[in-house]
Amino acid sequence: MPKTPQRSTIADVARHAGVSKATVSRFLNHRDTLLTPAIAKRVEAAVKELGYKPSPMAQALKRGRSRLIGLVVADITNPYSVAVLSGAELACREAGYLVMLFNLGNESERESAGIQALSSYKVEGFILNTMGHDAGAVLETAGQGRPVVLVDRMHQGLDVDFVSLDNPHAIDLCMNHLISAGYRDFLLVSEPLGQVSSRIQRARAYEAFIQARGPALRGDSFECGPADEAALMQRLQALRANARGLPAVVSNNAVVTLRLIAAVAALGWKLGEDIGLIGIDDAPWAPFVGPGVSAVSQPTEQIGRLAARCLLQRLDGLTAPARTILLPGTLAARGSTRSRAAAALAPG
Amino acid sequence: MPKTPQRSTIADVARHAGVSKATVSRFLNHRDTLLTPAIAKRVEAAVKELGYKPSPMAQALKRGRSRLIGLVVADITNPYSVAVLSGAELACREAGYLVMLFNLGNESERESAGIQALSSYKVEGFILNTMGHDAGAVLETAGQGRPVVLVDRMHQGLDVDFVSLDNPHAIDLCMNHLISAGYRDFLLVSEPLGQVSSRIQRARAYEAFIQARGPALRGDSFECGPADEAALMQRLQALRANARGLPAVVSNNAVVTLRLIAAVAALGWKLGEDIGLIGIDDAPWAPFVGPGVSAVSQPTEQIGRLAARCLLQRLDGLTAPARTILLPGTLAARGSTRSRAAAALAPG
DNA sequence: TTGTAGGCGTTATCAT
DNA sequence: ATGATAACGCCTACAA
Repeated sequence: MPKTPQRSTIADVARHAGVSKATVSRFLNHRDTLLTPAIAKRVEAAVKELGYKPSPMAQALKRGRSRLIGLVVADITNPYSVAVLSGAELACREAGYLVMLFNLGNESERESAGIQALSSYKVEGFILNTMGHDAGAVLETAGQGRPVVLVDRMHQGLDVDFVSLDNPHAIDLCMNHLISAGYRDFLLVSEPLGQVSSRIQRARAYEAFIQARGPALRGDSFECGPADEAALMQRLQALRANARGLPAVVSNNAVVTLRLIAAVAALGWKLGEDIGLIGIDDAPWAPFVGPGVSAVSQPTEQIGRLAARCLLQRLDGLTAPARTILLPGTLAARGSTRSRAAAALAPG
Repeated sequence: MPKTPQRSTIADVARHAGVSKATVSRFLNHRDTLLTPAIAKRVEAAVKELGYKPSPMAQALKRGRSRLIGLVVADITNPYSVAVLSGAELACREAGYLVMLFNLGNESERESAGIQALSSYKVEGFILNTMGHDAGAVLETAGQGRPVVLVDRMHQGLDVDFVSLDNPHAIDLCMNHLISAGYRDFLLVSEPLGQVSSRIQRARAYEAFIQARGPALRGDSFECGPADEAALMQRLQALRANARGLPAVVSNNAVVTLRLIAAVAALGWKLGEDIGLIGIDDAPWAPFVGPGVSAVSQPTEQIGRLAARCLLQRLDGLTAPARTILLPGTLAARGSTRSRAAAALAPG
């Protein structure tokens, strides 16, 4: 049984090299400070020989900074969160930071707990994709004035960097596509809007679009929770019954898209034939469900990378006013919105 | 602009309560040690008033333990990893631990870096779902004798707790189902086996099954990397050309299943009609792709929970010999393996 | 029962 | 250019 090989400390290195701890520390941190070459060599050798690695915790304690970035995601189960996470993680890693993850599991009450936990580990900044429960208040107290960047979800009264899909543009992409495919009757299905800014923005953009086109378009909306399958099916039936041609459903995100796909299947309908469907959030399986599910795809990794980059800039001392970075989505038109609506309507 | 409200320290509390730091510390950690009620009250009040929260980093530095669990996942992009992660995270949280995540992004070289990074933050234990590059060696050195539990992937010479799907059973589930649906010609498609024990085990179980049934069955295998679409399509065509009826493909995991679905689509084939398909790993979209994709579903959250539980027991001092926990998968038979093979073969 | 003091592993401020 | 030394926030002998 190998004795637990105690990690060597800076003191060990100092002893081994016959210098003081301070010298070792300087060699490590302030390479610029000129050390006598001979000493430098000795220290370097000792470091290598002992396999010395500084203790991040001790450094954090001393410096008040930890080389840690705190990332709070609303729901790690949502592929969107994961994609953002991996983008952010990569960017942080490249800059020498480690990401500490806190998953809310969609429980907004845990939001402040998450921020506080992360904060207590002295994370140097926060990337937040949260529920909007009370992040603002908590950050005032626990944030310690550390930089914050919001992803996908904005919070009122929190004047910080914000990175997100350009939601109105994404909705326009959906709607213009649907209209040019001949659809005239719509239903927007969202998860319960709550305080979630992205959901709200999409709903607003949708309503604005419908309004702007006058009575030629009919647009309704529905908030669909995880247990609302029955209600959802009823809404879909009503939509189809009252439509003047083939109606289309617009889905607020991938989770809802899947619910819609299930509902349509349960009704025995076929996508693109009995109903149109397009969603925000593309997914790797989308091309293969039915005739292919149309979607507006988000540049998720890029969102994550940019969020991290914003944060890193702040950590580098950038003091510019809060920035808002909106990234365009891209349309992937597939069979679920093929131009049958036009045919069905085919006027004289 | 609110002054950054410095977190209050134990010294602040002591001063506020008019006692020594030691007393505060005792009040916090050793509630059993009898304190004069009057003093206890004063300390309690001070703690509350100042909103004092101990600094986990300082505690970790002093105690050598951090209330942190290190979790290394091979690829956070794989839903399997996420599911395990969320199960483990929940169990850890309930026990008062925070999970620190390290994502390898499928780069096995980063495995040791991950373990070391986590270790330097003094995580109290490791949950590893890694590539099998050199985790063993690294743990000897960096693991500091802290408990480890392996998930899904075993490592030679690492005698620790192991939680996983029962792979042979899962393969038997697949194969028996296929056979009773009339299939006789098979292809197993895996990601490159490498050192990954689960992939290897599944491949072995598959081969064993084929062998055991004698020449009535024909079974081939193929290792398919991310860029092997063309080769994959060729293999599928060869499979179909040489088969005596409808052949079936068995997919090693969800990632491969998606690749197979794409290949089948590119060939213009229909699942369950031109080829059978069943995969290990179920997915929420599986019922809606083509006629539904058959799968053996893993109890992923449970795997994560159990892994965490094993670890927590070890942290509680359990010294039992290394355990192996194998969980059964469950078959979800769908259209992609419907019993057409039998019909096609229909002998006299 | 409570306080004093030392140290966990670093870094930074002084001297030297 | 280098070396003592004092923190960082906390815990724990040991002393009182």
